[in-house]
Parts: sequence; structure tokens; C-alpha cells
Amino acid sequence: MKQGAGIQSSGSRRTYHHGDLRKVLLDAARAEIAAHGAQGLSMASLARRAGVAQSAPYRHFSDREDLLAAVATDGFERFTEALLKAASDGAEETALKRMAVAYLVFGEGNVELYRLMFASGLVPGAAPDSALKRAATASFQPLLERVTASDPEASHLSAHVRWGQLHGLVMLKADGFIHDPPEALLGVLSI
Amino acid sequence: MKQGAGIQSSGSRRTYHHGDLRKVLLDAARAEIAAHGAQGLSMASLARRAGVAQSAPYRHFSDREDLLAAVATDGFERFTEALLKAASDGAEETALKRMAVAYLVFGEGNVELYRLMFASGLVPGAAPDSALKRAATASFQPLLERVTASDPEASHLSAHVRWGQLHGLVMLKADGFIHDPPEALLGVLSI
DNA sequence: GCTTCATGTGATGACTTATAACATTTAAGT
DNA sequence: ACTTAAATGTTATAAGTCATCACATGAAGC
Repeated sequence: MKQGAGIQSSGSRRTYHHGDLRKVLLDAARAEIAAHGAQGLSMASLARRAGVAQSAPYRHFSDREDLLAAVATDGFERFTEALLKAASDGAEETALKRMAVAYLVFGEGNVELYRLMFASGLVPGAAPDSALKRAATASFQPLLERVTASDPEASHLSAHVRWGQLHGLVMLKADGFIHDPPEALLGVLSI
Repeated sequence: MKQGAGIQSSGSRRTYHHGDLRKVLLDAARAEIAAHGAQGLSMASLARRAGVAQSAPYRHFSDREDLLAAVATDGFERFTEALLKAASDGAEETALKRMAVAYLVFGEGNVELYRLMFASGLVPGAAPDSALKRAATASFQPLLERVTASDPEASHLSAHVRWGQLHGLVMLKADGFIHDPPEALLGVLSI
């Protein structure tokens, strides 16, 4: 089935069909985005990197935005996972604090991916029933649940504000406006 | 031989020299960014819109990023002005609250400009002594001063956190993740 | 085995950034 | 005023991008 043929990066593939181009493209895109951001990512360079024709990626992604959306969707899923893991990974009372730490750590460790996910305008433009939109809204659920769990009076609104606090700190750091370490910031936040 | 010739070649300009191309380009860029964001802005379209050759803008801006930086710098200056005006426009005790409102209002009223200023990666990449960097750091001073003035114990750190709160809310709204009105958010923030 | 469908190729058009060589005004210096 | 330098515009062009086309190839199903 999955013939191990794979890729011959120097240009000569053994098989006409690549075998797993979609995955290779996504991996390359993730790496490129992590290294240099989504802005400069080009379909052509991805194709070159994968050793296929420039038009090949369009067999797997309808356009550049579609590919970025796939990377972002995957990012949201990993992000949600990280939050859930942090929440369930210790005492109940300190779950929110651990989630906050996990949030900041994820942001710091995936600056460009985080920017793509939350500040590229990809999500607001996506269709309401798209995988991207669903993954994005899903990533907000863990935080929302914890906030309302710890304080039944708390509304969506206060969860939004908590989220905004963390989001703002991640973005300010991502863009080099502040440089304080996560622990210091959380101390002031009193989460 | 003579290829220049066309005073009127493309548009309806009467003089060979445009007169105030730099300003016209900046105005057009601001309008285009406000309408469709900085992402899709092209030097070529700006030139067309101004009725000059595609290469003309490069006489005034070394490259696309340089033009965007000019727009962002102007944005930071107007942003600082708005914050200062809010601070000095009422009772001393409520200055911080008014600044917070002004912050959110500016963000909501200039979504794409705000994104360019704070989330485009322009500032971290700029030279330390560039006009952009200076305008950006200057925009943080009003908030910092008010925070430390109202609470001498407060450090830069707590000012950063305040900033992060506001920044996060603006960005989340800009990207369509939340939709709460400013007053509601500020109520929860207790600023 | 034959057909069909998914996937990769090459060529192409429209568009963009950016630079170079050349043209035309404006300004400065004498 | 005359000459020349500096700004600022123009044309042409190179290199790169996105996206689509008709066509080639190989894998899977009948």
C-alpha cells in the first residue's frame, strides 16, 4: 500500500506519484511558518522543497489560504489538547492557573503559528461550518468551562476577559513589545 | 529615442511632477488598509490609484515595508494622541478608565490599522532608532505613567498586564472571536 | 484486462516587487 | 540669467508568485 518510495528530494522521485504529498506539504509548511512566519510562505517554495511541480500542491489544497487554514486548524487542535492536558494534570483548584501557564507557554513556543491562528484574519473569514472555525471555537471551550466551573456566577463575558488577558500578553510578547517571563505575568494577573 | 514624452500618458496630470505624491500614496494606503487590510495592499495598485507609473512610489518609499511602516508610525502617533486626550479630558481619578475606553474604541474603529501596528511583525523587525520603533514605544508611555501614578507600588510589569488585557480584547474582537461591547468588557476588567 | 479516478507535470497568464536607465522639473550656486 | 545638481517622474525589464489549463501516469475497482 503505502509504498515506502517516498521522496527523493534532489528532484528525481522513483515514482510518478509522490505517495504522501499532502502530509509532506503540511509538515514543510509548519516548519516554514515556525521559522519565518506564514507571511512569506509560498506554495511554489513548498513545492520545490517537496520536489514536485509548482502546480502539484493545488491537487491537495484549493489555494494558499486553504493550506494555511489546514495548518491553523491543526494548531487549534494541538492548542486545545495542551489546555485540556494542563487542566486535568493536577489538583482541581489550581486547574485554571495551570491552563493559563499552558496558554502562555504554547504561545511562546509557537509564536508564528499562534499568530496565524489568532491574528491572521483566517478565522473570521472562514465559513461557519468549516473545520477551521469549529477547531477555533472548540479551543475556547476548556477555558470557558473552567471559568464557569470555578465561579458559577461568572459569565461568558468574564471568560472572554480572561481569554483576552492571556491572548494580549502572548501577542505583545510575540511582537516584541514586552519581554516578561510567564510566571511574572501570572503573578500580577492573579488567575 | 525619446521615450519619456507622456506628460499625459496615463492619467490627467498636467505636470510631469506629481506635486505631492508621497502624501497621496500615504492617504491612499491608509484608506486601502482601513478597507481591506494591509495584507492585500500592493504598491502597484497604489500607483495606479494615484495615476503614476508603478515605479514612482519607490522614489518615496524604499520598499513596500517602508510604506507600511510609515502608515503604522502615523497610526501610533494618532493612537498616543487619543490616549493622552482621554487621560486629560476629565477627573484625575477616572483617567485610567477613560484611557481604557479610548484604547478599545481606537482598536474597534481602526481594526486593520491596529493590526498593522501591533500584530504585523513590523515593529519587532524595525531598527531600534527608527521612527516606527520610537512611535511604538512612545505609545506605551501614557498608560505606563497613569498606572504608576495611581499606584506607586505598581511596576512596569503591572502596566504590561493592563496593556495586555486591552490589547487582547481588541485583537480578539478584531479577529471575530468575541463580540462584547467595550463597556461590558470594562465592567469585568475593573479598571 | 480495462476503465476510471486521483495525483503529478509543463505551459501559461495575470499580477507583484524591485531595479536600472532615461526624462523632466525644480533648486542652488555662481 | 546660466549652468548644473538633485528630486521625482517614466519606460522597460527581471524574477517571483498564485492559480488554472490540458495532458500524463499510475493505482484501484470492476
